[in-house]
Amino acid sequence: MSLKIGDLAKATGTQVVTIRYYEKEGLLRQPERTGSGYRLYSEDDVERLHFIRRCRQHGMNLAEIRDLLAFRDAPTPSCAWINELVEKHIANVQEQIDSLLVLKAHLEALRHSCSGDHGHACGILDNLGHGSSCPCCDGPLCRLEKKPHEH
Amino acid sequence: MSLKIGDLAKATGTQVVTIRYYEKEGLLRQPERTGSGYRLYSEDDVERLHFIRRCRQHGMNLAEIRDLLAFRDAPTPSCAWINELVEKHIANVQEQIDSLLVLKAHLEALRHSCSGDHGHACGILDNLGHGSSCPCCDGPLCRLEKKPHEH
DNA sequence: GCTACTCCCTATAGCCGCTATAGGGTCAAG
DNA sequence: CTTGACCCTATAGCGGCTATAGGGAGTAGC
Repeated sequence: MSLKIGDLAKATGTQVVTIRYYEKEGLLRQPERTGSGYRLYSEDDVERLHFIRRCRQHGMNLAEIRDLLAFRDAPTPSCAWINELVEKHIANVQEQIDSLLVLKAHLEALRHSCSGDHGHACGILDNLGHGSSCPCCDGPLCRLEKKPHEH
Repeated sequence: MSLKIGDLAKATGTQVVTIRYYEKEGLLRQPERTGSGYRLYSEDDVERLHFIRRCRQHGMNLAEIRDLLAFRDAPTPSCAWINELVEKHIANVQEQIDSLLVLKAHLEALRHSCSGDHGHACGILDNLGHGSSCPCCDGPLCRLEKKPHEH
């Protein structure tokens, strides 16, 4: 029972173009083809694509997923690095959460600083123009840097 | 007292290339030039760029910032839409936080499912391959969709 | 056989917000 | 007069898709 690309797409909640993109990027192997060039997939491919999508949900990038797939295809004795990968992602996610919480607090402070109808004296614009420049301190901007500066 | 692009960069914590990019995108106006073509900026430009960076910190995209700048340059009587913009961003940030919290819980569940040394039976890979496919329910994938599906 | 429709194919360009690279000009200090 | 830090333009690349153009394949109803 083989599936066409649209069937695979439906089975995994993935867009057809995305499947072709994964193939080009080497995450999905070159599938069989019908005489007229249509791609044909098996249940294995469904599983593989599910795996990929689940990894993407977990915030992994395609390179990391490629590594996981390679391991899945040819397991080596130790997989401690997989634990490390997961740890790294947890830390990463926590950082994003912290950063977003600070941001939210700042946006909420901003929210009520404009009454909606006094033109150029809009409090939001004023705050955006003259507020402290770093949302986590009084120092220069940091949120846009690769790593937040420490203070 | 006019500044060269590097001075403006330092004063605002922005990369030189990013400043030129903002100019190309119409966020910063075309600056004066020296005889030899160097860009020359004023204190107004420092403030304007600070404004832009602060908006970026708040997660606004360049189009939104362009709108805010246009309003700053030529205020109209009502600025209620600015409040709406901020509200929208708060909602957006909250959504991201919620989503990341779910993600983190899933990653933490994953973390201890591999002891690090049993090859192809690695629990993490197993979970990624056969776990429930949606981190917010037992349904099909949703985190990767534009809007989470409801169930 | 013809038409209409849905699906499939390839190739290429665009999205965002930068970042990097190539290849050169300017200017002040030693 | 060379060194080095700065400046200029133009173009391509990043990730992870998404969109568009221009066509072929397969099925159903007439």
